[in-house]
Amino acid sequence: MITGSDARHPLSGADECIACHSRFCQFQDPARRQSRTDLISLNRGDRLVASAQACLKIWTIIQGTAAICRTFEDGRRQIISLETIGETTCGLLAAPESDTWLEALDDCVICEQDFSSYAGALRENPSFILSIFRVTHKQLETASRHVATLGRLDSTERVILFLAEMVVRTKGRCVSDSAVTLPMSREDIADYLGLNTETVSRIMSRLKKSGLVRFFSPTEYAVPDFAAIERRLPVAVLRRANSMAGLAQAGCNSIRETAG
Amino acid sequence: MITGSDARHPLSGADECIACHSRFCQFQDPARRQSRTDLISLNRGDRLVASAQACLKIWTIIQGTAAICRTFEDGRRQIISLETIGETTCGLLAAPESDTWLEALDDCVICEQDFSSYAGALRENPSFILSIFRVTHKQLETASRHVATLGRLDSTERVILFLAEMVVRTKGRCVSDSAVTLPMSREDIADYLGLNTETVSRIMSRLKKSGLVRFFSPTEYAVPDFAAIERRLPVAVLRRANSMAGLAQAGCNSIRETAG
DNA sequence: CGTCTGTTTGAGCACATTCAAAAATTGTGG
DNA sequence: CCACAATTTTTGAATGTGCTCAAACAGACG
Repeated sequence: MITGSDARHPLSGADECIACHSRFCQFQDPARRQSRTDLISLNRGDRLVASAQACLKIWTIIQGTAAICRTFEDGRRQIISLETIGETTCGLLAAPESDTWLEALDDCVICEQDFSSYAGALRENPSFILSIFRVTHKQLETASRHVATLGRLDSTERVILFLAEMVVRTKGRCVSDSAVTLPMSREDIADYLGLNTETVSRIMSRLKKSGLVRFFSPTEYAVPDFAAIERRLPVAVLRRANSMAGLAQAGCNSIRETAG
Repeated sequence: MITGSDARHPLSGADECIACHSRFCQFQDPARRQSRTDLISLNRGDRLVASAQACLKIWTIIQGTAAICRTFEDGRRQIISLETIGETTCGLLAAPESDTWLEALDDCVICEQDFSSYAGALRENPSFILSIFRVTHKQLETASRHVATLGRLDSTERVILFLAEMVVRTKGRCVSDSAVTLPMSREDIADYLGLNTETVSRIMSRLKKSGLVRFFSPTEYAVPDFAAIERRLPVAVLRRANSMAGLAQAGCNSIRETAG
């Protein structure tokens, strides 16, 4: 059970969730009872399908790491975004027949809030709509960056960026010496970065030899010198993460701020 | 002047726009006067910066083709999405310091609706928020697909997909014999597809030789057999486009439908 | 201890890029 | 309307990156 009060979470500021007693997953819901709420346990590989019916289901990750996935008809898989503890998503990427789903990359606990029965009333509720707007908007910002990453960074830059972002994501900020645990396989990383498994592995071996990254096991690593990592990238990872957090917290302008 | 009444446009159903007399750019605005509206002419290469201040500016393309662009610090450029006549976007991709902007790929006319002065009131207006939600949601769906395209399709597939989508985009549906005009240079196409100029040109030459695509000039082409094109791709372009249109028109579920 | 799964490493190949130059197109001024 | 300049597109040759196929290695689990 998570009881923290992460003020940067876009949906924070409410009571405890009635299912998981977390403040992470209390979706903006003034009446506090306009949703059916459940806890869902997923094993690695399990999926939640983002169908038209799921559009009004809000999923918040309570434990573990999940991914929004997409496939082509021949089975090629691409991970669109990673969702970790405290992050919120929903069935929004949901053209009826699109091959999109939420997949657990390791064992997950997810809080599902189903607003379907209250759709009519919620359409008239500005703070509810503002909340799903903010979820969607953050996903758009993330997806937009990922487009640029896949379109314009080479394989080494993608892997370095990934490792750097996982440091920032787990620490909240850069702490150079303590270890980060990767919650996903090399294949998942490859599917996220638009590479293949062997390439990811090869690049990580090279980074290890170069000393830029220290690996304790295939899934545990540390970054001795974060600035050195950033010098290898054409983006300032840390600054960008802070601006995202600030954006979620204060709202970058008036429309994004949560009503009272 | 555009006077058509394209029911599939997400913001349709309103009066004529007071600036351009189009029904395309009438953003959901029940009071009808809560925005300052202007027509903006852009020459090829001109930019509208998507800053924090621009978040409440809604841009609808009246003429021409524009792109949402992003750059890295070393100048590498990636086009995130293309916006053509009737499509709506805004400064939403707008972390304060992010290098994101809207750029005219050819000469454009854009209708700008500035809601900044009415932000307070509009936050309480569910149908306004629902409208910006729908704009953002559609952009998310598009960006998500583009991630999969860049991550998992090879260069030939990307170019074929691009040409096929430009057919669908300009026709509304597939009409095999009449010509499509590309509104952008090879470099722009390359920046959109995460390739380089020469590669795009080479692939198009190969497609021309193979007979899959008929080029009348560098910017004019036709697709003699759309089904043959689709057989080269792991996605059904036409079906997907129809589902997008349906999604925008009817709403894929209750929350997406526009309030009366 | 053996099996299964996931990771690493190697060799060879294909694809996309880089650098360079030619060809085609567009725009301008006479 | 033509000639010339500037830009864009196309083509070529060589290089390098990332992929495929294959095998070895490591760790988890029965």
